[in-house]
Amino acid sequence: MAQKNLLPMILLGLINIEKKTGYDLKKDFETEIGEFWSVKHSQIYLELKRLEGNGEIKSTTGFYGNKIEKTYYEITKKGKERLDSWLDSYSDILSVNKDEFVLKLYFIKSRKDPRLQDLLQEQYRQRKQKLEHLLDRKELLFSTKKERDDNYGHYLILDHAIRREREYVNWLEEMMK
Amino acid sequence: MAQKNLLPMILLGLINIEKKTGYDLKKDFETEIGEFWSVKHSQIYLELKRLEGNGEIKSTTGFYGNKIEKTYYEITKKGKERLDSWLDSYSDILSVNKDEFVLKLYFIKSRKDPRLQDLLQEQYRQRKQKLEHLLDRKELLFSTKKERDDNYGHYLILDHAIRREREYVNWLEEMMK
DNA sequence: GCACACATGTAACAGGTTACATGATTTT
DNA sequence: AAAATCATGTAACCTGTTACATGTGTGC
Repeated sequence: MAQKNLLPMILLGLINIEKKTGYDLKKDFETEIGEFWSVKHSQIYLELKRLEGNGEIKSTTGFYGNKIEKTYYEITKKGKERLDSWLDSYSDILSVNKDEFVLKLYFIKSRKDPRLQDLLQEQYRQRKQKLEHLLDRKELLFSTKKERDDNYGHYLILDHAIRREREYVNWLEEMMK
Repeated sequence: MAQKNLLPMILLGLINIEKKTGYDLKKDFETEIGEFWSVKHSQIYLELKRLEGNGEIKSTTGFYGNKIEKTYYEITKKGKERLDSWLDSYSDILSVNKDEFVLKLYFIKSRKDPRLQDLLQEQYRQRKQKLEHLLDRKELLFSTKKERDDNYGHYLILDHAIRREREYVNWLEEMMK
């Protein structure tokens, strides 16, 4: 699905912050980055093997603090170059936003269709809930100025997501009137 | 990639409006529906074969007006049932919005990073252009009340896209200040 | 003792993109 | 005559999802 393969960049970007295991990366996708990107653990492990094969990351396996055996990955010079060259590039191409509700709306031609109100109610519930969740996250992560400054990019993204979701909710509210 | 297979629904929905050829459907994706969904012609033809195999559409091949041989598809009772049952369902699950610019922002921790301004400028240019395009479409397709009422769903979608894009542009503008 | 989180993988399959292929008709 | 558009398909490949698979550590 995504036409552009960005997973390698995400993994390099995350590993660049500090060395990580596949499981650490999986966790990142469940919390932080999960707000705007998703991937399954199976795909992470596959991609890590590929990146290591390319020499863009290197691994060290061992028992750290005599617990379970883990494999830590750290970024190499080559990997850092690839990451930087991506961050420097302007090649972004706008992709379409695939939204199932919007799709249904398209096929409901009439504003009197009885299905419209039900769909709207449900979508409103879901979107409102999502907005609440995002606001909670913002409160949790960025309640102080220091927190915002320390992770400016992440703050901006969360702010963006909140604005987008709020606009979505407004749009739905107008439709429901 | 979409985790949910919605292409069959789109094709059924489009064919339900009127009988169409694969090429007609391809054209739909380039104009109307292309604003919020994309697919390649190879995929369309494959999916049409599958839908016909399922008995959800049926085809008639022939020379219409002694030109090129075309294959027209029309929806069957079974296909219409599947379409309706999808339109009636509330199973929408919110998927994450994968946006490359947002991803880069995440990895640029500092607001002083020199790459930030360049990326911003470029993204602003692209988004502004997209917004202009959407406004043109609205003007072209829905300048009269009748046009809006005749295709209410489509109008709502375009309105939504414009709001979303406007919010994106506002967000970028605030960042650039 | 049991459930849950930690930790890492493989295999089968489905969906989507890119490239390959071909040929007719219409427009410049 | 050449180029663009109409019209339909196949094949190779890649990404991502789902399911299968296994084993350890920790908290109740």
